[in-house]
Amino acid sequence: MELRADWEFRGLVHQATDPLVLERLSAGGVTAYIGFDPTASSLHLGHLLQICNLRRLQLAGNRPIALAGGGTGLIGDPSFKDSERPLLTREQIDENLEGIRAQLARFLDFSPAAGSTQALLLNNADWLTTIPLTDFLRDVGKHFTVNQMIAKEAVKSRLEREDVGLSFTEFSYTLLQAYDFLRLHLDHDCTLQLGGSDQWGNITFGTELVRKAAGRSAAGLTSPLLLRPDGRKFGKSDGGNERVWLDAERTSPFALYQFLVNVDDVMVPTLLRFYTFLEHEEILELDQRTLESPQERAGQRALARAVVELVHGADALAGAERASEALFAPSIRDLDEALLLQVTADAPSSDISLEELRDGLDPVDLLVRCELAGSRGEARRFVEQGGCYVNNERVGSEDRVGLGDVLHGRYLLVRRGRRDLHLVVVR
RNA sequence: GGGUCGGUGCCCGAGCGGCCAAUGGGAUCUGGCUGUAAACCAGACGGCUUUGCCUACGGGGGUUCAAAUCCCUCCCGGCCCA
Repeated sequence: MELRADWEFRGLVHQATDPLVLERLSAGGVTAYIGFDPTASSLHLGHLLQICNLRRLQLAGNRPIALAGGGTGLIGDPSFKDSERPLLTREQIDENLEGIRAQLARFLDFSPAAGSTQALLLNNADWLTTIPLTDFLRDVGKHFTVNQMIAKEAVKSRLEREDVGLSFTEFSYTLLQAYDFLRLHLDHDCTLQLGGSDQWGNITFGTELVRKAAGRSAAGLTSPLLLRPDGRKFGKSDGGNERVWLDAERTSPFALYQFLVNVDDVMVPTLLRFYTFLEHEEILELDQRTLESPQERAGQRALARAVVELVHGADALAGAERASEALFAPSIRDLDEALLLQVTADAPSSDISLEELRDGLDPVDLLVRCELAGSRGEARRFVEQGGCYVNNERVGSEDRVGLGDVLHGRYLLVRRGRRDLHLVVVR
């Protein structure tokens, strides 16, 4: 399948600086880059689209460059942000870069065997922290007017707001990113920058700088922003504010699987196109099944399978699937020990002594000790509201959890609410 | 530097000496319904040894029997002027 047709089918293109960009990518041999800001030590689901795009273009015979923003991260991108960002320290950024570097390696082929399509991972700190200020202002700043910079949609709200401002530091961010493009163009013959649609302004500044400073033409391509039906950004955990991370330590494979299985029906077609490498035919079939019998959630399951396997591998996927099946089974008491451990492999766990359990444990204490409740008051609330379960059976405030509840001689499966699990091991 | 307005719980935002752990909205959480959903309904939403106590309304100090509310000072932000 040719890249252009594939990307058009998947709806991956939001805006392009010129209509021939996709043609060139289809033909192969293009060097393209995407920047990743090191604001955390892990990438999250929102980044995955861009990562997949890099992967797609590499598979089509192009060279992807993942640019870690070690330098731009020192400044902070104000695009469509409604408040000034706190500055990160160099130490934080270096730490974050380490995490991101490791993750990217799973999606792109960095081996020399890839030849002309071998992926590169670069850090813009290498040039942004060493260029003299006066050189930068003369060579980069001179090509842009403040007039066009303040006209950018990405900073508009910040300029109009009365309660927050826009520091000069963040205001100048776009020039740094433009300079990145110029450097990559000069050093690596990079002619294309990709990004989310919120990056359009930054990208066009880059293509303009390449044109003005190098006299060469460069292109930009953005992908649509993923929005939930209610208009909010996609990628925060079940309506919560917690991001869904690609790091198994932060978001377990099971949690990622669950997040995707629970995705809204109307988002399924889009997500299948953005986040999977499934055949078009299969995607169309899943669209149909989601529409006709949504209760099966065939689309969500296929999506969850594809993404968890892509991000964490086949073994992690098997564990997540098994855990999901078992967790929603009516009784967990029949589960054999091996499967029980599979189910809880991703859940946090703690120990308890036989003595403590002998006299029976107050469910409120149990929740607190499992860290399923932040305070006793909160724990009491959960129990009173019927949100505390032991071995999938609801426990009330009058109940005591004791030796009779122990599974296989040593386990207690504690659950708070719909899906927060904790395994207690008796010793 | 001057003037002026503002800084309240996760967010927005009321309150402007006691009745304030603080109206309201949003978010979140729990339960019901359901498709492990959406919508909807109900409840919760600082902490604790819970008829009470402690900690909180940018920081510090003060006035008062009593302050988020008044005064002083410092810090931070917006706008206008220089």
